[in-house]
Amino acid sequence: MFTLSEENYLKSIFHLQAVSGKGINTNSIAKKLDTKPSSVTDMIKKLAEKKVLVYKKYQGVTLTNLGEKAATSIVRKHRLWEVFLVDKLNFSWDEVHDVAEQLEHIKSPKLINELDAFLGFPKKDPHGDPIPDKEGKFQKIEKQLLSTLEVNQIGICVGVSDSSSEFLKYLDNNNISLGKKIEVLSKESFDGSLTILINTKEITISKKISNNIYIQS
Amino acid sequence: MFTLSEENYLKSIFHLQAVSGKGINTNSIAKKLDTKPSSVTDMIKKLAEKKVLVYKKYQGVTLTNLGEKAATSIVRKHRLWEVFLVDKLNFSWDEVHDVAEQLEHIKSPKLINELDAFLGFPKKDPHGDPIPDKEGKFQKIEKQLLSTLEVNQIGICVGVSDSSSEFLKYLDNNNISLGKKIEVLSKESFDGSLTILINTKEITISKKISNNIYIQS
DNA sequence: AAAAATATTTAGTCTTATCTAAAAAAATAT
DNA sequence: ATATTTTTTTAGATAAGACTAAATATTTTT
Repeated sequence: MFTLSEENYLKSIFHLQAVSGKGINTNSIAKKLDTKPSSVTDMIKKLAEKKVLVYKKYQGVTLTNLGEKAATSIVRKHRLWEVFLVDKLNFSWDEVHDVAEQLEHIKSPKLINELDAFLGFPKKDPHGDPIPDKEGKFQKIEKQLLSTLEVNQIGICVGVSDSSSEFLKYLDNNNISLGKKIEVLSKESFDGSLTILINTKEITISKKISNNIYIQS
Repeated sequence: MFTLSEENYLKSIFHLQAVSGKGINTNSIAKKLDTKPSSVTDMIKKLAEKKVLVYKKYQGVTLTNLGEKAATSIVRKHRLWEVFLVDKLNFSWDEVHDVAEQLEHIKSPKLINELDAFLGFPKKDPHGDPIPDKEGKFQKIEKQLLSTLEVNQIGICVGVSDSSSEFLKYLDNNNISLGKKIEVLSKESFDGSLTILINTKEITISKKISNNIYIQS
């Protein structure tokens, strides 16, 4: 069993690994967890002793199978709770993250499996991310960043890479949500901003925004 | 805001106070929390500084209004989660306690109020205990211990004073549950054991059992 | 390939919540 | 009213997880 702190490290390393594919360095973990590199080194040693990751001085870490399994279980819990909050308790997608961060640490296999059944075995959370099943399996969703689309191309919004309340509220205000069709009308080469067509309306979004929206084309 | 440990102290003191009515001493808190009296003294000082209880050396503690409010909020969360587990997730009444002990510490006013509504504003938890409302108000349920009934008296089971899985399974095995009619057929003066009629069946229960069952007569 | 910059680790400190052992106070018994 | 027992508190130690500051590796630049 893992402490709350250990679970947060596992989850962060898991997410970093999913993006970069390679060994994860101390600094990036520290940034993700809003902590100091020296604290990360301490915890990494502890987790290495518990066999959930492999650590060699100055070379970052990689999760073992055991570590990936543990991390996946936390992600499963997080995303199932998010579905619960939105589907059953009237939360909006920008309100769920902080509460799910707490709920994901509740320890009870029965609880999470019953919750899964109660929700109808959902495959995706409110932000479009896949929910691992009981065995930890989940489909990697085909997706690309909106910022990679060319002018005149069309995509369907299928996810976001930033789940902060601030960003999600911006999307709400601009009527961008999962399943919406987005057409790139023009692209400003100077700053990478896009003018897009959504709901028959034209809006211009910055590169920072288009870098946090996933689409399927 | 309180730490997990502080919340557990508040809850324990609240429960002890509800039974005894008077100032709660160090030893009884230590016993309830399965910790040492010296640890209790430390924590008590901290909680006194936070104004949730009044403490005078060697004289035990009493919760302030602030402390009672905080404790009631934790009890509300605990009991609502128990209802959720039983009503929605197919938990039996002997399985809910440990999970609710974890869930009661989740911090989100919206979560608990929406959960309350989702469950239909229940008034009692699966063990017959009253659920405080948003404002912390709840009816004290009229009840007495089964052990106080005389021969030939009849009562309805309305609660239990021990929520351990072990005790609740014993009740299940003997078909004792909330709402059941219980008639005292005879009482053994030597050890206080009772022979009772329940579901047209006669069974004999020890004093320890009848001391943990609440009835309404 | 040396210098500079960046990343990582070590050493030592702090806080929270716990513990043991010993001291002090209060309650009980003789 | 004194002795004994019980309860409570104090003092000092420990473990987890974080921090700062300094030391050491590694990487990048020139």
